[in-house]
Amino acid sequence: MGIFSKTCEYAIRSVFFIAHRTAGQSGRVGIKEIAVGIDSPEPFLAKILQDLSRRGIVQSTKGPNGGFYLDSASLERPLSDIVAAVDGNDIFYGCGLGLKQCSEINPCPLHNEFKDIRNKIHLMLHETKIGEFNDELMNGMLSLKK
Amino acid sequence: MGIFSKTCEYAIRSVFFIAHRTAGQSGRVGIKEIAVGIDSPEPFLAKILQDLSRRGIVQSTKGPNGGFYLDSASLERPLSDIVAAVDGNDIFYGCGLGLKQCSEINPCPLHNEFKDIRNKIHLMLHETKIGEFNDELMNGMLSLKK
DNA sequence: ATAATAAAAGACTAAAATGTCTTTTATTAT
DNA sequence: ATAATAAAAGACATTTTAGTCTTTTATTAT
Repeated sequence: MGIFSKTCEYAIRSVFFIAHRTAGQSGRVGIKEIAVGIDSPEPFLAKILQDLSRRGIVQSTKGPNGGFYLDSASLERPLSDIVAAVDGNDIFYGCGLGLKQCSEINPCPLHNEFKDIRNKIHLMLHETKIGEFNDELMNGMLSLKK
Repeated sequence: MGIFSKTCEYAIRSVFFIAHRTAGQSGRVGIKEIAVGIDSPEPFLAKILQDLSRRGIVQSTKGPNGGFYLDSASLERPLSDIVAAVDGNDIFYGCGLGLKQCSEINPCPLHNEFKDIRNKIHLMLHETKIGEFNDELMNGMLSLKK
């Protein structure tokens, strides 16, 4: 188990893929090409992208020349929007030891330590924009494949 | 899903509990009392503690007056030993996007960002010792309950 | 209008994580 | 030695996550 669920890992990788494949050109990219591009099971990814599409994180159109794309607003969104949509906010606000009542006035032993780490994760995901890696992905300096 | 698995959350909380309940007094504490003390399902916790016992992270004896305890060496061990035993090393070394081949020479888009976060988690868990919170747990300043 | 295309939707299966129950084994006090 | 105690072991059950398959709906080109 990593920091994110498998679903969330696929979600982030696919959104990065769609971003760099469609940025500027106002084109679309199909589920098959995305699945190959990020080494993911196609039907599972389809479900994930349907969900992201419903939530407005990615855009899509059906039919010939259809596929997934990102409008300019979506390219500016922070990664934390994807994580929150897929895995929820626990990673940003939840107690590291799973205690519902953990808080400043009723802290678990690792409360402050985890607060620090969660804040760093939140900050990082909030500062990173979906479209930020397009250039490096386009020229092959970054990888989205297993 | 938090940073750790449920199993790992219970493991850490139970070890903290055993630590502060048995430190010094050379006593033992039974599974029932531990389960109540950390709000966990008793049979599930039993399995977890059997595993930690096999691995030498906690000590135990059977029979009357038996139970779980920690020797002085165990009290000095870092929390990272528990996490590594239960959840493995992925949280310390794995790629945030789930890519097996992700590395310095073949990085994912978030490689450096995650390296930073993983290092902080590792450092925190390595610097924190199992027996470190005994006093505060004993006088009720810290909580292990939901 | 029609046929082809591609995502949407939803039912289904598989695997892993979480949780429960029963039996066995080791220890201790009598 | 025996009975009582408490963890160890292992078989089960449930829930959640991950993954698959089939049918429907929307779009486009002809």
